[in-house]
Formats: sequence, C-alpha cells, structure tokens
Amino acid sequence: MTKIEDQRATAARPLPLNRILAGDCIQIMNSLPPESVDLIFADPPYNLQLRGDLHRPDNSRVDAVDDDWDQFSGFAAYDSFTRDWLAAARRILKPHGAIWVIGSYHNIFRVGAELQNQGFWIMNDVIWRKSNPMPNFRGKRLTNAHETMIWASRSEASRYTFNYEALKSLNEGIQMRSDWVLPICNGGERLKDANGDKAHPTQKPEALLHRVLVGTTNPGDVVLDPFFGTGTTGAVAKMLGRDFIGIEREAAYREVAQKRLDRIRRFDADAIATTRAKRAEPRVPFGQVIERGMLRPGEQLYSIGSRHKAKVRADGSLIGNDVKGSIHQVGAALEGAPSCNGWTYWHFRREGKMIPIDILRQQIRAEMQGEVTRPN
Amino acid sequence: MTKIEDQRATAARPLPLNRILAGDCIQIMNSLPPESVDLIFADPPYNLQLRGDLHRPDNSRVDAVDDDWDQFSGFAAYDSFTRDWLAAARRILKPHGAIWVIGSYHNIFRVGAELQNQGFWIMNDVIWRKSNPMPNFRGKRLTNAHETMIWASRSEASRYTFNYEALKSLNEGIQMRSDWVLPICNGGERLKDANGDKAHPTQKPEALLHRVLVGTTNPGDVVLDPFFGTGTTGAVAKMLGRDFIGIEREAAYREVAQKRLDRIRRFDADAIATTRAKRAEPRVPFGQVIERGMLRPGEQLYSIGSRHKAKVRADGSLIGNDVKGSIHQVGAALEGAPSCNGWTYWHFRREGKMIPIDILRQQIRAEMQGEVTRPN
DNA sequence: CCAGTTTATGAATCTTCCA
DNA sequence: CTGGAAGATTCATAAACTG
Repeated sequence: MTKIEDQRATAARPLPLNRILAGDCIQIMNSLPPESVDLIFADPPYNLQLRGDLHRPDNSRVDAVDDDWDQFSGFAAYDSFTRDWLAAARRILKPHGAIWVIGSYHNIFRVGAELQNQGFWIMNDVIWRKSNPMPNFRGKRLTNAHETMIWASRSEASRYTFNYEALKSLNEGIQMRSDWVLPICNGGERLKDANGDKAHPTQKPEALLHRVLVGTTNPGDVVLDPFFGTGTTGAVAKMLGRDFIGIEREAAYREVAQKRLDRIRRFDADAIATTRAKRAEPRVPFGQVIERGMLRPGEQLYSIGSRHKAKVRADGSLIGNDVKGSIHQVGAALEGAPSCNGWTYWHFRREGKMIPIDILRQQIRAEMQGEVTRPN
Repeated sequence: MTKIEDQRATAARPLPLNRILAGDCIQIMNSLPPESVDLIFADPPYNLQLRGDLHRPDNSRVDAVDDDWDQFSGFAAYDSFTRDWLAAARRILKPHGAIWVIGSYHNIFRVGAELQNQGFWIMNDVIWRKSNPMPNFRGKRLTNAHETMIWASRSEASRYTFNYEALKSLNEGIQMRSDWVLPICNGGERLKDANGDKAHPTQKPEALLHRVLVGTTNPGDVVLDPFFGTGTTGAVAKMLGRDFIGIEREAAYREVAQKRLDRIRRFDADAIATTRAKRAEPRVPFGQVIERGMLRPGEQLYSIGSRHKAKVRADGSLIGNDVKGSIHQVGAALEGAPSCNGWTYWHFRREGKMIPIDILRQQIRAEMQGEVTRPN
C-alpha cells in the first residue's frame, strides 16, 4: 500500500465518536486519522513519587496516589513519555486545534517545556485555585492549594477557538481571568466503587471542564481525552453537545465511565444555565495590612480611649503587655473578655487622630473590587 | 595557584554585604565564595523574543518566530542562559539554602524543568494572584492575572528554613496557601525616573518580598538577588533585618535602587521577631515533671474522655494496660496509632478537672526563662 | 424533622535529634 | 551513616450521628 493510499484509508475511516477506546493512548492516537480533532484535554500522570505513609494529626492515614500508572523511574523516563504522547496528540489535532494539559509542580514544568519544544503555542496558563484543598499536615510547606493548566494551540499560526463573551458571561460580565476558583470534586459528584471507595484517585470536577469546553470549543466539536479515567471530559462534552473520544487503559475506570456517560443527558440548547456565583465579602487577614505597608512593623495600636496599647509585628501578630497573638486574641486578653473584634477594637494614629484599623481592611476590599469571587 | 589555595582565598574573602554589585550576574556569582548565601530571590528576564541581550550562542537576532527551527533556537538560547545562572546560583547557596524564582508562562516551565534537572528540590510553586491586573484588551485570551513563583531548596536533603507559624500568623491563624492575593506595584511605591516614567518595567511589590523573606529566612540571613533591578529584594531585606547582596548590570537601575535603599530604615528588633515554632522551644523530658514534684509517682493519667488510663512511674515512664514506656509510646500503643504526642494526649486530675500535662511543660519552660536556650 | 455534633477525607514529593 | 525515639501537626466540606 502506498503512503497516499494509506492516508486516504485512515482519513476515510470514520472517527470513533462518543466512545471509550481501550488501550495505550499513544498507540491509539497514532491509529486515528491526522488533523481530525478540535480539542484535546489531557490529565496525564503527575509523577508524584511518594515515599512513605502520611498521617493526619488525628493519626488517620492519607489515601495517597500510589497507583502503578503514576510510577516512572525518573525525569528521563517521564520526559520520554511526555514527548511521545504530546507528539501523538499534535498529529491528530486540526491545524487550528488546541490542547489543555493539567498538572502540578511535580510534572507541569516538564510538560510545559515540551509543549513549547514541539511548537505548540501557549495562550495562557490557568490556575485552578481549590477552595477546599487538603492542608499540609506537618506544617512543612505551604498548603498545595492549586493546580496548573496550560492552554496552547497547535502552532502560533492557529486561529484557535476562544468564546470570549461566553466566558465573560460566566463571570458576571467581567473578563475571565487566568485563575479559577473551584471546589475539588467530592460529595455526590465523586464516583465510588462497589466498596464505597473513590473510583479514581484524581477525578476532576465537572465545573472545570465546563469552563474549558464552553470557553474553547463550539457545539459539534470533537474533544479527545487521552487519559479518560472516569470520564469527566466525556460527561461534560455530552452535556454541552460536543462529541468526545475517550482513551483509557484501565478496564475498571472504563466501566465506571461508561455507566456515568449512559446516565448523562444533553442539555437543551437554550438551557446551558450555570449556577450563579454569590458575592461574599472576601476575608482579609490582618497580615495583609502589614505586607502592603499600610502599617509598619513596630507601629503602636491603641484601644478606644488609649487604655491599652500593642505593637505590630512583621508577621501580623501583635504584642502588648507581654501578650502575643492575633489582633483579636490580644484585644480579648487585655480586656479580659472571651472574644474581641480586633478590627474595630484597635486604632492607629495619623496626624494626631485615632483611626480604626477596619478602615484599612475596607481599603483592601475596595482594591479587590472587580475580582472574581468564588462560585457557591 | 593550586585549587586549595584558590578555595581558601575565596573562602577568606568577606561577602560584599548590603551592596549592589555592578556587572553580569553569572560572572559575579562565580566570583563569590561557595556555600555562602542563605536565600536567592531571582526575577530573571521573561521574554524570549524581545530580549536580544541574553547569552545567545550565535548572537543572531530572531526575526520571525513562526519558523520551527528559529523557535527552537530561541528556546535553546534561553535554556542555555537559564542553565548557566542557575548553576552559578547553586554553587553559592549554602547546603541548606533555598531559591525563589518568579516568572510567567513564557519562561517558567523552562526554569522549573532546569531547576529539577540541576537537583534543586521544589517545595511549592506559588501563585501571585494579582488583584488588579491589566485586562486583555483584544479579548483573545484570558486576563493574564497571575505570575508563578517556584520555591526550591538546594537539594532534597536540605533542611530548608520555613517559618510556618509566622506565615500562619500573617494569614490570621490559618495555614498559608500556595496562592497569594496581592496587588501589583503602583501608586507611591512605584519608582519613577526623571521623566516621571516608571523606572523599571517589572518592579515587584514589597508585599511579595515581605512574605517570601518572613516565611523562608531568619533575621541575619544573607539574601542574594542576581537580577536586582530597582532593589525591592534589598529594600525589604533591610527593613526586616536580613543582609542582602544585589547584582545588576544596568547603571540606571543601580542608581535608583541605591537611592531607594538609603531611605529605608530597619524595623525594631521586637517587631521583626516572629512567632516561634514549638520545635524551637527547649526540649523538656517528661522525667523533669516527676523530679520537680509536679506529678507524683503512682498518679493516674487519663486520655481525653478517660478512655485510657496509665500510671506514672518514678523514672518518668508510664505503665498502662500492661504497656510500659514513654508518654508517647504508651499513648501510641493504647490508641493503636503509629505515633502519639504524649504531652497533649495525657491529662491529670486536679479538683475534679482534667488538665493536659503540656501545662506542666509550659511551667517548666517559663521557669527556664533567662537560661541560655539554643539559638533561634 | 430539625439543630447541633462528630467523623471522614481530599493529586502530598510533609521531621528532627541523638546515640 | 543508620536506627530509634521524641514529638509536632489540619482546612473545608459532606455525611453520619445524636438529642
């Protein structure tokens, strides 16, 4: 068979739409016709490489991601894997297609660099800020409260799909930013196996895929997910009237995903309504007043009538009369009260006047106007 | 000169503290003694196309970036530059030192991958979420509303500095997360040149450095910034009682930075002090509680809710339910837990009330005031 | 049935000292 | 260097449970 005949044959072969394909994603992508897919959403293994067990302070054990599919011998092996699946993905993307990849600091730098090396063109990196992340139990690092997504077109010349107005509308009329605050997937949305355990260790929330697909695909587009898992990409694609192709190696995941997809119904064309975000007053920690230079470490604060004094420290705590702690704790201690609202209790002096520190909080909140607050 | 002599010479040479060094950061870092710096904060050039002054092997200018070969050459040059300055930075870091690098999607993936390649160990990637970013005027992408910082220690084995309690305090008692909401630098903080234009295109806010330095250095530490610009790192370091070394090639930036630094005053010592971690308190063996007569041999201890009991022995061990050992060992055994903090687990009875034995440790520590405790 | 309390759990590169 | 012991450490949410 000549090369041309082969290409015609694969081009003529219809795409296996709205199905879950079983097997290795690189092989399967290589078997699909080139330039046939509008968007790829990929959630590849993160290469976490966890060592021992981790326990919460209450001694319960954290159920870690220790699955075989996340084991690599090192960066070289992970890079080689990344190179291969990205190349396969690029081949099947239409010239004006785009890709999303999600990851954490363990793998995202390697993925991002390889995307650039292969000629993909990054439009944005998008931060999924988790409203309810797992804390850092040992207090040895910052709470790992986000994951990173890279949105890139096939090449710099691609005229990629971007539904600016739809995203703006999703965001109450304000231009959508590169940081998205969404809760992690749990509760009723989280799929369980027969034992009641989570069916997949890293199921993504549908809200994330909703925003990706509304923003960067059109109805009727073909969306491929090479690491389909329990099928969040397929579920949201089906709801939104996009066609999907899922690829998944593990039979257990495919089974859960298929059941899930069978239950999904496509939204009515005009019923793609989204749950509206409620505006809550954002919480402002007192430390931000210090960091922003509105008060300086060492500055004195006074209670009403100057009966009590305290000094501001660089970490946003106060020290007054040998008592250290938050603005609320120190106020309560000095008053002998069970509690105290430090924001209204403490004042600073400016040009001979006593000004409540709550003024500073209001200034910070005013600066935050126009921000996107968390949905729900 | 032999190698040993050379090493002695550089080791003996005093560090040029609290000065701005003029020149190429790679050359200057290579002239500093090895393992001499506690923290590096780096804000390297971001843009791959507009900067012709990077370390480019061919010294040619990239005209069009739509050419695949040209694009790779651009990345290769940037990677080479990144490799060189990171290696120079790593050499001068103390074994337990750490580095922060800030960047955007244009360069951060390449920097992150190279950090990992050189053996740096990433603790967190941190998102600076801008509360007032510039909107995307053409509506072709999402508002680029954040930058990414990588925090990494020199190696996996490094016992890096992390002031957990101070950062928690800055956040009003809640563990600090990996996403930091801070405004961009403008208003009075933004430095202007003689024409009233901004003195530096990417001046970072002092609030950002405040959080970095409070969280990951101690007073007296040496902080080096190889891309000093207008000196935000030095300014905040000086305020917080840290020593700095700035490196900057452009005379105009050095001049603005030096004027800025001359105006800065250091905060009071007790304002710079931050909330200490418990681990830094002097260790008190439980036996001292017995020796000092605060508990008597034979006295009963109880877990919360009195589910478990144990009896104190004269040597400071416990015996409960046939288990003998330390307060920690017996607590862990009775709970079937891998470990247990006996200080907070066990309680004694006084006048009908249950009191945690940690109260007794605090009393002993208070009595030890004035004694010499370990530094920091 | 409602309100308040307790329990379970989530992509995690999660200790430090001393013998 | 390794091994053993001390001992420090959690936030948001939902479901289950109690009164």
